[in-house]
Amino acid sequence: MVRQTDTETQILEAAKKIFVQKGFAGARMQEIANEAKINKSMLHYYFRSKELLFEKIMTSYIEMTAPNFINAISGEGTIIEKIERLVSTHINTLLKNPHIPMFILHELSQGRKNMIVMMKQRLAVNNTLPVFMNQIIKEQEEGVLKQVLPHHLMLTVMSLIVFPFIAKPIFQNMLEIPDAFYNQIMEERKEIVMNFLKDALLK
Amino acid sequence: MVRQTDTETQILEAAKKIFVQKGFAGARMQEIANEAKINKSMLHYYFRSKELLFEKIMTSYIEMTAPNFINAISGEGTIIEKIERLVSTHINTLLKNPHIPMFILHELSQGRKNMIVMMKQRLAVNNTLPVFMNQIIKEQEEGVLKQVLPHHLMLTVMSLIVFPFIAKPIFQNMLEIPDAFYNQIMEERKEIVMNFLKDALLK
DNA sequence: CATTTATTCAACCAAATGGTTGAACTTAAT
DNA sequence: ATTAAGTTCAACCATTTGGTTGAATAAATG
Repeated sequence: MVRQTDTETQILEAAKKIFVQKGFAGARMQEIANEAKINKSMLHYYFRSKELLFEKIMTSYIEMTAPNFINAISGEGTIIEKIERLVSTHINTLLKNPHIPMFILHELSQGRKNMIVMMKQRLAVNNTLPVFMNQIIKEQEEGVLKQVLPHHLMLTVMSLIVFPFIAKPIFQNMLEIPDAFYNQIMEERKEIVMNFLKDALLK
Repeated sequence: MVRQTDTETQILEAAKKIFVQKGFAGARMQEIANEAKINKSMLHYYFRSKELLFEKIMTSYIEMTAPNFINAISGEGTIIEKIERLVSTHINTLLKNPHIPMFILHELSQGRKNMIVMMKQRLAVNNTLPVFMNQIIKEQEEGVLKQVLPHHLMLTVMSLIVFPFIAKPIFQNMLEIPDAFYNQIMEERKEIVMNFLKDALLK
């Protein structure tokens, strides 16, 4: 009984797809079962309930994303170098999983407190965030960076990285951009965002 | 027979609240009825179906937001002045209706094509968007603005305005910001975003 | 006043949905 | 081979959900 069944991973893959596509409320257990090509009762056999299956998925996404942050903004380097890492690795991750931000943010805005708590814990490793914030303040005092409240800086950086993926359906239609081209724009964006940030942050 | 019933507006208010809070899939007709303090069959009497009621709400939000754009980016003024109007009026609107962006973007990412089409139509008045894009190019050629593809510029501006409202649940928890203070940050943001944008866009 | 029209509701209904059960079948260990 | 544990499924079940009906009441109109 070692093989950690194929079925289990099939279910998880199917559940990811459906949950991410439709959200918790919109997802149907039957649809997940169909997608996984198994019987509906299998879902309950492996994961007891919709809620628990959902949490497994959500958790796996949080655990997939959190290291990106931590690795990017902790360790060696100036703030700008760290932001550079963050922009580049995060956009890369999102290019592979463009629907995750909407999924996570939508569910969090439904008030899933336990998920928010989990995210906080994952990012709390090594005091990563406060250390980063302090480095911002230090570099501002040294005159490297312009004086902006650190949380505004964080908001700005994350906005530029994440929002284009969330707003893809509108932008793509408004600006009449073909599907393939949108990915290319996101690719370009790594550099554009960095140029923008350097102009706006560096003194 | 004139008074365009009180009940009707009560229902619409309730529906707004519940749909915005839970999304289409998560909203329950019974809950809307409770919120409106009327019987469930009233909902169907006035709006036939969940789908139609939902579309009414969605439409009203689109019609509430679109003029913001059009007024801001059309008419007199340089690109920077227009962006200034856009940032200021849009953040003001969102301060009053912080949940609308998540609502609209989530539903659009569920593939509600008719809604996307409607948005496009609303913004198509007077060729607003193409005219604005051309003005960007013109000012770039004149050497006022830095050379960035117009759609990147648009993406950037909208990201900075909208994302902080969408990501509020995470940020507020991550950065441990009390509720009242978050609104203040959004208020500050009008100026901060403009400073960012001027630094990054102007030559 | 009488008749039409609009408004409100309790009681229903059919379909969908999350979840359960129990039997059958595989696989692995004793 | 026998037992135990893991895996699969068809058939069910209770509840929820969007939606309907028909009767009762209120309002307006001729």
